[in-house]
Amino acid sequence: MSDSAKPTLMVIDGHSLAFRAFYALPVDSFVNREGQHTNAIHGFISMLLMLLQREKPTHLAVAFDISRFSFRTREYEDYKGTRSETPPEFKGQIPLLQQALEAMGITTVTKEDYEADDILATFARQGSEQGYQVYVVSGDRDSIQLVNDDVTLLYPSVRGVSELTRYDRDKVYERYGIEPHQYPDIAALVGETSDNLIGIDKVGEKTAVKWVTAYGSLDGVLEHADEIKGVVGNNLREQKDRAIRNRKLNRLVDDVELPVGPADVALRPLDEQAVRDLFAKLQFRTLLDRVFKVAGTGEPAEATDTTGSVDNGAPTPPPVKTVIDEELGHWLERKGANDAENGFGVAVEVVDGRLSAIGIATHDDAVLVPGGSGAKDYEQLAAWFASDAPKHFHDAKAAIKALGTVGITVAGIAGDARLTGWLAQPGKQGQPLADLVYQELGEELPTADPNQLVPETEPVNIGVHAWYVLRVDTALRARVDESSLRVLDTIELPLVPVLASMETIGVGIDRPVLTGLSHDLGERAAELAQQAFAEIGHEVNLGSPKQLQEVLFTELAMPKTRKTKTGFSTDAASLADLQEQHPHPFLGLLLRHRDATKLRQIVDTLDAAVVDGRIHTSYEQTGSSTGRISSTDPNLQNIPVKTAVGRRVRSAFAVAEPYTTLVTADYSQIEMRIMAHLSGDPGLIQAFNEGEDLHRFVGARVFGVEPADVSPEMRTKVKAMSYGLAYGLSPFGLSKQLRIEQSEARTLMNEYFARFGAVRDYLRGVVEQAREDGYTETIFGRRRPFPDLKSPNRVLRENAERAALNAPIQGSAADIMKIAMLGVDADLREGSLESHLLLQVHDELILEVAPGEQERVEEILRTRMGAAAELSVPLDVSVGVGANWEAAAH
DNA sequence: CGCTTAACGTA
DNA sequence: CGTACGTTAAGCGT
Repeated sequence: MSDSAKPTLMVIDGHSLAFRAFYALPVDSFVNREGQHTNAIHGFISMLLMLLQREKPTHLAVAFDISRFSFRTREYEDYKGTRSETPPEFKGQIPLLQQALEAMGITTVTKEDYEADDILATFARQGSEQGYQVYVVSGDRDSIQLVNDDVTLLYPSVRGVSELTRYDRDKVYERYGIEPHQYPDIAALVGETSDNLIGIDKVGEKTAVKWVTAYGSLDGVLEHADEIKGVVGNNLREQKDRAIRNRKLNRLVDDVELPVGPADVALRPLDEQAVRDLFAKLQFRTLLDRVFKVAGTGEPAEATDTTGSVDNGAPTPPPVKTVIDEELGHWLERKGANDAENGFGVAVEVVDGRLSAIGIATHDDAVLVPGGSGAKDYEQLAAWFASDAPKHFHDAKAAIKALGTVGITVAGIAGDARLTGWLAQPGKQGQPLADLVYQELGEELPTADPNQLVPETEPVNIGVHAWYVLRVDTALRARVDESSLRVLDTIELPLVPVLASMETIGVGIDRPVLTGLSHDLGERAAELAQQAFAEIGHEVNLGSPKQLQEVLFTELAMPKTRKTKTGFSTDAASLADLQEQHPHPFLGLLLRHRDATKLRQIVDTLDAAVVDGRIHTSYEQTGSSTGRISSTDPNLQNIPVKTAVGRRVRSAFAVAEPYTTLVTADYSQIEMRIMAHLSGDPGLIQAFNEGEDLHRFVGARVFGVEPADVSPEMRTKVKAMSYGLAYGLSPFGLSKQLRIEQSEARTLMNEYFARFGAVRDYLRGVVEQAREDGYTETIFGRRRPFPDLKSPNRVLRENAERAALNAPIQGSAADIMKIAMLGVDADLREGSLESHLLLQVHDELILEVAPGEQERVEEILRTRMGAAAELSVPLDVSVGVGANWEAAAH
């Protein structure tokens, strides 16, 4: 390449890139001990190092805006007027970033009354004229106009700052179908929302490109405006002033008078002490090493290796050897003695549902075992997977299932980075490996993404991933607190194979039941729709809240309901309210139609998910912040149960040959029992120990009557309150739910707390403790952080308070159920029973029972579920048996 | 086609 | 102004 002799000038839009970094990285993970947020700084520097590495600039400058105001805001006062307030966490990061750049010997440039983009434009022109190869790095689309044969734009992709799209002339043409200098003409016609520049109505990118291509430029388009037909032509003639204004504003100024030019910004040696001091203050450990390695000498770093992986100061992945079974045996033997303590990283590659390769790594070595296209010899591999050799995964459940397809069973699950990451930060659910690598190691996980800066990368070797998995899980385990680690090792990791097996087995489905139900519901819905249309005299899409609002509030002039973002609510509660205030047959029909269509939708979704007569849901072990498991594809944890028709859906979940029955086992009132235990309230404990109907017992106390005299109304009220308590229910909420006066709700709550004072004390204490500690903890030590308890924002704070109140209760219940599942599964296996777990619905287990095993299974369930935790109240388990889920209910 | 919103199913 | 989830259709912008 002839360009290789040219010096390379890189100019970066500091503000826009820092802002991208801010949104790409978790705010809460980057806070130094002074409480200063640092995620934007970290992300920016990380990206900068990557750019230094990959593009090897000889000259580098970073431009910043001085303020929101520039000559453009004087020209048009609403310029960028749609920009919302800078997030408070972002504030203060820019000055620190500038200090960091200064310490690193990198020139920062600002200019009063101009934007950073104008500085970039000026540098680009000067650089181009003075014989530099120029890279412009900016998140502002207007920079596209700067591209020419000497100037390339690197534009952050939507996926984050680590991936940059390289716009040269060809790429601009490929993307927009125009020359770079024509871009502002397009933008002027279309408008730019982020700058609050409104374009011509009904003109999008396609139309604008067509016009500009036809007439050469915006001026050309305007000259020929009369020739353009249709509504858009009219719009153009009427609104051409907008386009003219936009064009004036989006023209970048390329002759700003600056104190420095390209020649003045050659890379300089960094100020080692200043970097150390500042990075210490920012608490950037891993970045420090990378900075010294990449920028330390002031020289561009060495050439990268041919695999496309990047040496950015981080450890380089070991070369990966491809081995077949026998060689693998030797390799494992060699590693076994040395690395049993540190463990192995394992990654599996699945293509089109088939196992295509397995990567295994130690901290300094890695191998790849090709997946079999035919029958392969997996002897050594299978023996190793079945052994106790400690293995670390990222998503072990997926690996176990994939390996299971070729007959390999997995033991020695010593870690799962996805789970470790979740226990460390339960609010971040199921983080991808790349995110964890970036977050914990400050490195980029090499991927084969075609949008990568280096285009023609080889597919990334799965052995490399295994190496990252081991490193990242090791780092995570070292960082996470002991309490969470114990939950991980004693509950979560052992649960992985149990869930894998439940998913693989799936639950049997009686399809004719579903088909019949779908048919009935379809007919019912159609009838109801017709009747509803007759009431209002025309057809309407009953599934469209927007169209319903038109009917209800305009045509039928009903009183307005609760506000939503887009208008007024038409949900079931609102419709019920309307029915009272303003009765109309349409309302009832609409509600019944909703019920029918909703149910049909559920039935059809289930039907579509049936494979060979069974549904295999996926359990998301990291799917909640409290410790619960969630279910997806399809969600089997929200199958209807409350209505009679709904329960017919449950009857489709049926036992299949050769099994004889389904058995369900559920905890009764587990959350209330946990509350009794945690609060130590004598009244509540007594209620459970006497084995009486809880709500009757509580109702008697609250209303001051004999248990026998508690009326159904009283019981309903007390029941609603008991359940609501654990959610942070307010008198307002209670009054709304029970449709009673707020004053009555208040009295009810006061009476309740007067009788069960320890409950109130406990709930208050939980929040207080969480505010002090920064987190809540379940009975088994599962933690959940609550930074918002200290937020000055009332809404945020009160939301956090309610969630904190609930977390130990819901979380402890989740722990107990998981422990019970482990016990049940272990007993079934140990007793060599054929019966197996199928489903878990938070406080309920559903199993499929093999012939002759009924009694033993029931015994195991009662024992293991009842003994999952030692509380100050008994854990009551009820068991039901039947041919299907509905029949097995109790 | 992808994203957001309203609505609604479960514990 | 009750916690924790997942899925759907509509509506909108691309």
